[in-house]
Amino acid sequence: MTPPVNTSGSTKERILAAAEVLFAQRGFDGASLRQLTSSAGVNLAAVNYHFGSKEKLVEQVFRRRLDALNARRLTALAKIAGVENTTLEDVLAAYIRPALDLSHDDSGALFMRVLARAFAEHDDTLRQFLSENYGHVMRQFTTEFARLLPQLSKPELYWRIDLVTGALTHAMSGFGMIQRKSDVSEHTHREQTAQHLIGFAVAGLSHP
Amino acid sequence: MTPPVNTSGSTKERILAAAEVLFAQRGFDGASLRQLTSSAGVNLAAVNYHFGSKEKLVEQVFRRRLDALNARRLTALAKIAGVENTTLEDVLAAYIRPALDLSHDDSGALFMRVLARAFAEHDDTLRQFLSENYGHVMRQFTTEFARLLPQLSKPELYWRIDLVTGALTHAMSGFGMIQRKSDVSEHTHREQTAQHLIGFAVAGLSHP
DNA sequence: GGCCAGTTCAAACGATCGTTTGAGCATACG
DNA sequence: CGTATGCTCAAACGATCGTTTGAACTGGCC
Repeated sequence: MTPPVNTSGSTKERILAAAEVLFAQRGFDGASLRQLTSSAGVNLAAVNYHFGSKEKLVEQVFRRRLDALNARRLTALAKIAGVENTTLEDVLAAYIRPALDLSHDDSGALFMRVLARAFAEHDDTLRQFLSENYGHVMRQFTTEFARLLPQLSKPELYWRIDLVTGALTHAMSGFGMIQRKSDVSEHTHREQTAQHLIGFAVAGLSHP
Repeated sequence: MTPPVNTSGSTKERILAAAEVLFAQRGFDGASLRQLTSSAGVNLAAVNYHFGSKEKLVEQVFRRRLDALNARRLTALAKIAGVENTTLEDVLAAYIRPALDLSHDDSGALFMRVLARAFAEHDDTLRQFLSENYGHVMRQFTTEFARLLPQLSKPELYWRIDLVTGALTHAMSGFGMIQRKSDVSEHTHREQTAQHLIGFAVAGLSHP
């Protein structure tokens, strides 16, 4: 009967965990601080005390996941960038697999939906934040794509990367009709997703 | 100094037009009825009088555009479905071009963003409405894709269509970094978008 | 004119939002 | 012990939300 309450970790951590869940479920505006603090088992005023405002809480939710995600992406890319026998599949795997690994635990999977939602909401403040803090990641990957696809003009390459981004966002956020069957393990499903994504993206990027 | 006011058409039409703009700009929750009625130049109570509630207004905004869009998609598909020498490009064109034509006028382009936002918001009510009213359209296209791609298993085909959908939604809603240059006409830009989308989708759907 | 259905209007309603307040509690340090 | 610091709490603040109300206005019809 009592609302679900998370009782582990510090107040700040409980708020961040509950925020990730509720933002994914109801959006940034849709999730109220009263729902959030109630599900986190903390006082209403705790958000403003620890984070200053709801908007700064949103920023922290993003920062916590994206820092780890993009660090792993860049690490994976650094191992293969510029190497002679690197393939398109390798670069795409460096981009996709950290995101799918992140979605291994439940709250990480929810975060991918938060991220996709942020894209969809066209919030200029948030887009600027993403561009400022993580734009260099996309730029490094684009450079590597350009090296492996020298036959494509710059506009052509940008177009194709843009379309791949759409497919990735769509698949990773669980938008589509494809849902994990109950007889397929989470790990298997993730591996299938990665392979479909990479095969699809390679074809879309490199077609004549 | 006065807020922008639309003074043409009936009250209902003014509300629908203003709603499409504001929903695209600020989302369904973000756009308030006071902003909406003010920008439409009608009284605040007019929405509840003519539509019953804000939620029913949202439904009408969708219905008005989607009925026309999907009718044109099915008309285009009927001309080529089952025909022997029909290509994948033809089917994709029947799906994509009506959407791009719709986005010819400004409010139509805004509607594509409304649609993409609805997808992203994971609103179950809205998704059920879309599935109930327009699911048959996607089903007919899927049948035709299956005929033209007999080498693909059903799960494989569904995966690829899902990824194509993601790319289409992304491109048509203007999410991405690709923006129309000022020295490119609207018509030219739309044609380029269609060609990039179709080429990309053909490669993604039919790769070995 | 008198009446009536359709529409518009200003004003208010109750609910919910993010944020602030000030008292109360715990722990650590002199 | 006294007190300072970090944190939590219930309560309230003002603003804004979707919706409802009842009167005022509109045109056509007898």
